[in-house]
Amino acid sequence: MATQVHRVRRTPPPTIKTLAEMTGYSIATISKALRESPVVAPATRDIIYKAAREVGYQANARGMALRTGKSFQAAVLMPVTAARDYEWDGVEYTQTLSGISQALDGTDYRMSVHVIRDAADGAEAARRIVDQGLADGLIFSGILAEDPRIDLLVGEHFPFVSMGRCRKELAYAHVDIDNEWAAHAATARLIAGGHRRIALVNPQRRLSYALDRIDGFVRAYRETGLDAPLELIAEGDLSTHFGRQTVIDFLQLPDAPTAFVCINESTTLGVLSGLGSLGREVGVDVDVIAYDDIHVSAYFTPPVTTFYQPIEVLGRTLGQFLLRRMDGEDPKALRQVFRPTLIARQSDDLGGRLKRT
Amino acid sequence: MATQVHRVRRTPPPTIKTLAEMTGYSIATISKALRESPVVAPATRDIIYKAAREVGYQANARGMALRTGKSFQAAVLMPVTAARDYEWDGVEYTQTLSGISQALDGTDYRMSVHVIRDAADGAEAARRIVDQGLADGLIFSGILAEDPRIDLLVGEHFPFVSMGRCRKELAYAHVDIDNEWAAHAATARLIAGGHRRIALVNPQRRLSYALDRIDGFVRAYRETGLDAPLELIAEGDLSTHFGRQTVIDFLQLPDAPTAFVCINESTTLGVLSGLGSLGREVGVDVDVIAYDDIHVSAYFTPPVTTFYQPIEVLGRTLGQFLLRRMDGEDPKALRQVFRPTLIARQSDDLGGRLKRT
DNA sequence: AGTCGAAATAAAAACGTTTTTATTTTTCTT
DNA sequence: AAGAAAAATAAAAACGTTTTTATTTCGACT
Repeated sequence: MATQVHRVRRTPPPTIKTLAEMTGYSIATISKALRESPVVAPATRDIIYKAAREVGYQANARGMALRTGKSFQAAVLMPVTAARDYEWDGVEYTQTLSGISQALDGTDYRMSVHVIRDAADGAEAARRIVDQGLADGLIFSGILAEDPRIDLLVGEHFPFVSMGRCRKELAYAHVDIDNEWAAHAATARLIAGGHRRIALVNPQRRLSYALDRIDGFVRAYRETGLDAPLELIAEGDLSTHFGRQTVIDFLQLPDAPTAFVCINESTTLGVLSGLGSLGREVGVDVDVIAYDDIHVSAYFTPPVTTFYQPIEVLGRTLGQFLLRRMDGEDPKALRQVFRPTLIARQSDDLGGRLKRT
Repeated sequence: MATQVHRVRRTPPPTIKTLAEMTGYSIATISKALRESPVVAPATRDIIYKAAREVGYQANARGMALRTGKSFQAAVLMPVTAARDYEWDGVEYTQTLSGISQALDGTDYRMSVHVIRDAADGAEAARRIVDQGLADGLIFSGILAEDPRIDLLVGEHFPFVSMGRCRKELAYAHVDIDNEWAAHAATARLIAGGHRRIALVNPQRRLSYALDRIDGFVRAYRETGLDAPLELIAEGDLSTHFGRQTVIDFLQLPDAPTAFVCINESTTLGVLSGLGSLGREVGVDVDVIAYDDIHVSAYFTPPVTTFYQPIEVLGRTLGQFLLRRMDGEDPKALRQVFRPTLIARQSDDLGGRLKRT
């Protein structure tokens, strides 16, 4: 039933053996020359390089892989929430992948993407990657407060970089956004604008950065001598649906919020959709401050104030750190926490309509 | 400067040699038994399987790869437009990747993602993947009317599945959306609603499906005995910015369009943003029909009528086809064109305000 | 009982590297 | 100029498979 595909191989690709025959040197010398080993004489190195260029020699990755035990793969765990079918979610990951790939460009490493559906799935994937040596390094996000993957990989001394920090004191390479700072800044800004009832649209509490954001939220209130309205912290997946539902739920409370701080662009869109369906207007009835990963917020109607952090830059840093980590560098040196920049597109005091208390 | 990472390998993972020693059979027999070769006696096969389970044997991918010349990688070319920094674009690709990965799940194949910035980049990547044997199969999208990648891969007999069709008559596996049909349906619907000046927000004409959509657009007009307003076909990248700019440009024309047919969700958002900034209202001043890949349109304010095609399903089909193609199946058997389903969220006749001609 | 053929298994080679160990060549020292 | 040390290169082994070829075992048939 299946006709055989037979590739027409014009001529077998050159190997170090080819180069050995061409130059008269042994394959050992060829190998060392190409690896720039200092033991081989510069003159012969040049001869060998010339021969290699001549026939267009490309080291066979499979041969290298078998001998060295390396896979030359940088694995990335890409979360895809199955919560709701085909939700607009996790879309910023293409930017992350693009950034990582940029960092890997020109190296021997390729990027392999492992799709994971939930945290357990992620832990299992990490386990498999380590055990089967599927990759030489790993990048992942969606860090839990107590993330088993970090424990595993630190224990195994497996090179990795996490996008986000867990709540344990461990030495591991990571890149993160300063969520505590940003949540604090957003909340403080709204409080200064006169808001007292501010809702925080937050991810599930087991996610480490959910806690960071709650910390910032609470700190902003505390600094003004107020108690944070913990009942206005909504927890859920990061979907558009969740953002919308949160607005609909919260706005029918007796003491409804007058402002929303959103976790990402996906939920922001949901929040705006919810407001629209209730006939409320941003900047008039309610203020919204959002996170901006991929610059979509600029196109919302009306544009909302955001904390902007191009996620591709995070991706690039992740990739760079992973390369350095795989090269044996101390993870303690590989940490970076980004502070997003505020893009004010609204006054955030309901256009002055709020009576200051 | 770089401290060495030394992994603590508890015990080297079992190989077929381990199993040979355990069972007393030769490694050749072990290999054949595990490959389910009929030459090995069923009794010994069972013994070997039991031993393999006992020590948790996992075939070493690198050994297999070297011997067989296969890489066990399915490569995917992921386009990331560099046109505008950090645009919200190509976001539906996570869904595509998710679908492909689902299809690959449980097979020996892993998914490696190659980020490409433009068409030339893509051709180069394909070349490299074939020449260096970086993967055993390839999936890519953004098909050009005359796509060099398809020519290359067909010529090399390299297994691949394209998301989209080129305009050449070639035997190759592909998955596509029926863009001609959908553009026709959208246009016809608007014409039936009374619209005469309809704008088509389209990708660049060298993209194969741009032509398909123009074909459908023109056919819808022709069927009503009208000439299609070719000057209302906007060509550009698929960015949000492009959608916005198109609206702003077109609406100041003397004979401005009263409806927009959009190419994807990204441009749709731009179109809505442009309308909003001009103070025009969807369903009142202008009608919009869009494509819906990832269900974000449902959250636009107001919701717009869309042609919905869950892109994850396309991805899954791509993956399945690639597996079958790598297994040697005839590409002619591996073709599928999806017709998206209409989700009517607007009346598309400006709420009856259009005077029928 | 001896031979043949089939079935089962074993041995060996190969895939393309890198690395360790061995050998040859060159340079230096006296 | 002989010998030792250093430099350069070669040989061989190894990584874990699969596949081709060789060998053994065993039942069946004359």
